[in-house]
Amino acid sequence: MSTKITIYDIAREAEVSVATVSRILTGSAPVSPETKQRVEAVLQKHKFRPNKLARNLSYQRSMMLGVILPDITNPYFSTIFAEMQRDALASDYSLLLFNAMNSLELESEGLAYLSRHQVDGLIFMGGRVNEITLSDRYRAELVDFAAKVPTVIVNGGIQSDLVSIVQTDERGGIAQAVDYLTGLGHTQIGMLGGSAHITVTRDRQAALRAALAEHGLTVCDEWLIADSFSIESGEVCLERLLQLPEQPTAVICINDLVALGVLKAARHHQLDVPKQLSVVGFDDIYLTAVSAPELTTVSHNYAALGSTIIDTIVKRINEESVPASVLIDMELVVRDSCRRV
Amino acid sequence: MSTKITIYDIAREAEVSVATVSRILTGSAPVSPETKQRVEAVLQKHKFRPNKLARNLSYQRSMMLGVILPDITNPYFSTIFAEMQRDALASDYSLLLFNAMNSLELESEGLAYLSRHQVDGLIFMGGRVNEITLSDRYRAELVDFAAKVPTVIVNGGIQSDLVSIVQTDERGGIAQAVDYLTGLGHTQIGMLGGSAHITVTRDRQAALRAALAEHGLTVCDEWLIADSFSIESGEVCLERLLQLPEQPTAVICINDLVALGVLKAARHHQLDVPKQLSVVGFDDIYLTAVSAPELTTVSHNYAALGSTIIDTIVKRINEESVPASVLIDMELVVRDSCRRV
DNA sequence: CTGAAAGCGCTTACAG
DNA sequence: CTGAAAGCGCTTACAG
Repeated sequence: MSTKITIYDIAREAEVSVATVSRILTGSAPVSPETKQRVEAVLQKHKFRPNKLARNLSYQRSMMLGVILPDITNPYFSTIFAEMQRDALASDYSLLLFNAMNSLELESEGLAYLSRHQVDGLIFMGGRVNEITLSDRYRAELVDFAAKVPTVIVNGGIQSDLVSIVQTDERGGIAQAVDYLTGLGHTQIGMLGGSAHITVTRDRQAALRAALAEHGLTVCDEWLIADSFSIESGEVCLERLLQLPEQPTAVICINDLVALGVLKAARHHQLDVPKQLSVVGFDDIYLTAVSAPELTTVSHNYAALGSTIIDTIVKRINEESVPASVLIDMELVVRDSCRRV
Repeated sequence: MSTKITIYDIAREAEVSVATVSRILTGSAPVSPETKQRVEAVLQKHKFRPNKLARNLSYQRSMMLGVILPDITNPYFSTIFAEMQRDALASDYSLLLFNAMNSLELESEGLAYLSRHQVDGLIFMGGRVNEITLSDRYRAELVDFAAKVPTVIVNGGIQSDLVSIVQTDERGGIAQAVDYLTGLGHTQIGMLGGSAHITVTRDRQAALRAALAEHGLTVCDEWLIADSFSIESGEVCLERLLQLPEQPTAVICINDLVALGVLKAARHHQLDVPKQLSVVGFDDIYLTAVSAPELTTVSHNYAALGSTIIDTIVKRINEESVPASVLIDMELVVRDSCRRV
């Protein structure tokens, strides 16, 4: 390979010390205009880029933020990742992604991996931080990590003064969906999807109850059908709903994938959405526009979410004070999957 | 923060030299069982993980592979990424992802970014490597990079003996689709989607011609409708197709997103798929099972693709010889979007 | 404003 | 088998 050129080569050629070259590279101290110009010419000539490994070793900072998430093929996570990367780069940080493939065990490997890489901060989404009954080992592992490295949890349920939490205002999002549905005359509203051991399920179901209560309504427990978070799961949930003697006129789904599954199963059963059933999704992944009918859903503000996460972690790294938790507003996006009753 | 513990602390506590600790960590040289045991106890006690920054600086290798791709929210790319990460980790490499947000200009920033990070290899997908008329600057930039760092291009059209190419056998995939459709009695087959300046469009259209020729058929040029690669684009293409005086009985789409858009527009026009039009997708992203009807599509072998990419780049880094290009078979997945005529 | 020197945390010839 | 020392490519007090 081409012989690597270092700051020493630059210094020799520009007839200065490496210290001077370094000062120009970092801008950390004044250098006379003449020598600066001379050195910069050499820098240009060789298209010199300082070795980040060496620089960061010296800084004792890696300038990397670790990201652990359960599934990068899930649009919800990949969209957040893309937003975060944009903002991280703007702050001179790199993102090191570890895709845990929906395995809590692999998350542990991810923590070790990021630890070896000396990440300056950790962003943790999904997986263990959403388990209602989390084993002590898994919990301790994360908290121990957070004791050493500034950590931000996204939409997670782990409480600890060692971590900051950035979350979307799901309660507010559900309330918007309920307001909209009741405005259309619905009084019988269920919630499909999710999993009994995942916090978001519990939280969103509670949010539904609360929102309905605001309208003097109650929810029928049978209409809260949990299973999982996938498209297939949406199909399963609708099947189960259709077994019941009485059915709601509208359902809010735990996420858009489930909603897509519900739409699919509805077609299968010749059940017309929205004529016979109104459906609301959650997340607003970019697929919602494909479905038939197009899905009305509650949208995260992905851009705000991403920038808040990066902002929070960077501040924590710089030991600036940050709130223990930040809430990002959601917004209802009305498309074609609901109608007036 | 907790004071960082280093190899020196371990050495002091175990009463050996840092060299010995290092030898145990790396297994690079024999150490007597007794001292080994003693040191390992200290290592365990502190859960010591060697600082990768320092280690790699010493190795003069970063053990990182850079990945540049146009859009991580696209399931095609995120699925490949996930597969690659699994194999990379197994080979002790880390993946550093740069999401170029569909911008050739940002790809340039990505190259600089990965260069600063001293990646040992580069995996480049989409974007400039698929531009039919690529500006000299963009091309040169990539080739210059490849001259310094082992580079693998995935499904790309750039020719250079400096890079290896790993690609799926798209020609074979299209041929399978055509065989299937002709087997169902179709003789009038079009291709929707893609963009005139992107190589895959040209290549897949050519593959369609060749496959049809095998069956003594020709393609009607009007039925090759390019626009772009998105869901919306699929809608546009079908609209355009429906304007024509004569229409094919089957279409192969440039990718699944386009196919999903075609299905959507077809519903809009009360055009029954597959009764009135058979539709085949390409890529087999995980969404194909959601659509109505479920999409028959040509599938990449993502696992094989991912492992071949990593295998190829690692071999190039180790200066083992690798073929200039490798072809991965595709496979037709039959679902419900086609029917006999 | 500038340079010589030490340090970041590891690894690996070189001796013994 | 083991240790002292140099080196990986930077940055930054410390002097001047």
